[in-house]
Amino acid sequence: MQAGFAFSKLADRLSSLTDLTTQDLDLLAHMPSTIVHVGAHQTVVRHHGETEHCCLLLQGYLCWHVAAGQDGQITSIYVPGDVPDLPTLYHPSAGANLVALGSAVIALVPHDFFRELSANSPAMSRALLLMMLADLAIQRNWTVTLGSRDALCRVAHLLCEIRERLHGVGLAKDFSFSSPFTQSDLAAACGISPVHANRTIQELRRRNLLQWHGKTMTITDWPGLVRLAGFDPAYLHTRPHGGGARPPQPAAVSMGVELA
Amino acid sequence: MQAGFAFSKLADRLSSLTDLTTQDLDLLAHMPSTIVHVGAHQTVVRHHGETEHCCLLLQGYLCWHVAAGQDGQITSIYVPGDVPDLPTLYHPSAGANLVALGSAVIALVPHDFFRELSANSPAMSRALLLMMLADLAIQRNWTVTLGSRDALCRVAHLLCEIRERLHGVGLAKDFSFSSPFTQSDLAAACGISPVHANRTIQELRRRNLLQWHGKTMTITDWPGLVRLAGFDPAYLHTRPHGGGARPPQPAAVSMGVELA
DNA sequence: CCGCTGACTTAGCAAACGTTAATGTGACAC
DNA sequence: GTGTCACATTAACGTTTGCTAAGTCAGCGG
Repeated sequence: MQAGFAFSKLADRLSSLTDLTTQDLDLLAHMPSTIVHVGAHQTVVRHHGETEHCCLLLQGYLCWHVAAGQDGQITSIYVPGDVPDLPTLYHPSAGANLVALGSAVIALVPHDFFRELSANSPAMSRALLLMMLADLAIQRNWTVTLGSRDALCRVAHLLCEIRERLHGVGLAKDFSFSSPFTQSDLAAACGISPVHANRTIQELRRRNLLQWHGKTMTITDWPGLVRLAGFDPAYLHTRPHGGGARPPQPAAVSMGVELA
Repeated sequence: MQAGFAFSKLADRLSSLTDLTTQDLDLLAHMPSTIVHVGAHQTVVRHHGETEHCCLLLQGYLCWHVAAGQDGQITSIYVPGDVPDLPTLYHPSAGANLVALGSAVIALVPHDFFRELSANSPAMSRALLLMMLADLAIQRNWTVTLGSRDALCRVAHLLCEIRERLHGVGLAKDFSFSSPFTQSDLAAACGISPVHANRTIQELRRRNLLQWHGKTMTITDWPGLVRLAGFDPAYLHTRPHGGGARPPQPAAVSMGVELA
């Protein structure tokens, strides 16, 4: 975990949402952060107790987990570059636990850094807002999925979303990516029972849509999975900007239509 | 629809989220708006085509409606004082249609007004942000409901939420409120079939939890409905501040911890 | 080598829910 | 009145999914 790693993860993610000048991105260079390694199913942030930090996810997956129903419900899943608890800057209570899916690495960043960041740069302020709005759009989409699709489509759609979001930050280059989830995790995210999640995954395998060995998942028929899921990546709000592996743009001068 | 009505609906809603000075609220007095009456199930904003206005809901209900599954899916419901498409200020595509549930009255407010508002008042900027974050929190809660509760609890929970949000803006004083929804509307919001929605509502009536005659719903056993639904209003982010009918606070000096 | 543990797998049964279709009911126009 | 329309209601039947329980398998520490 070399120095500056946390900085670049966030820079990539914010750049995927809106145009940022190198001047804006340089503001991230001074980001104070504490690196923390988290074990599988370990809770990072409890919904009680306020904190003075946000969690920037560097590696692995995090999720919001609510104790409800039989096995609880996962309401959101996050990939590297995301800051799941950004809203705690403005409103203290999260209403859920932030839990690691598989082992993960996070950077704790003081609230004050983000406050100063958005005070000093309208563009960065806008980018942070867009990150929260992307979260809202994703959450809306989960509502559609849970409300109107059956188990097979739900799981397929979730996997499409994860692959696409990973791709947006330069991971999952081909259709293979780290998948430390348990079947029960998938079940909790899709609102089905663990047993039925098992049936569903087997059906996806039977249709030759994916392979899942150990902690690596490979989507072997992306168009097929997309079709089955009815997946349309537009809601993710990532710009057409292509592969996520591109270096932060050179010295592109943004026209700076800043808002708030 | 007397003059200033639109202004006061928005002022009440924003005041329910955070402390605002009369100076801040006065900025709303100049709000330009076009009043529009909308018929039942009429579409207000299509997810294509960008607009230069936001919709402030003055009377009735609006919802985001996505064409998915058999009868589509409703992803959010809005009550008077809400501005459902506030995010279009920052991101053009809505990804769904904004549809009226029953007849409604809205005020079209130019984007530029909100832009100037948040530029001129950090407190108002924060209030608008909090309104979007409240939306996010509600959306998370819908995810929990759709993912982990059965039909009876889903409908009960939705009704609890609507009553509580109405109460927060001074409507539904006792437990009686306008309910122009069709059973199919409720079904589309709860992710169940219209037929099953009917069965569910009858069960709620049978348990003496509510009455629903014509376009008026009366919750006859609020504690019972809350218990059945597992409803905890904390996620709504409305302050303990009591009834919504209170006049805008006198000249309270906010400590102004403004952020962005 | 053994036992333990967590995760995955499989089967059988029951409950919740969807689908279809027919019927009922009230508002409204003519 | 009578037709029409949208909505509510009811019934019968089929499917999806949840639940329980048992069995398998790989890793891991003794």
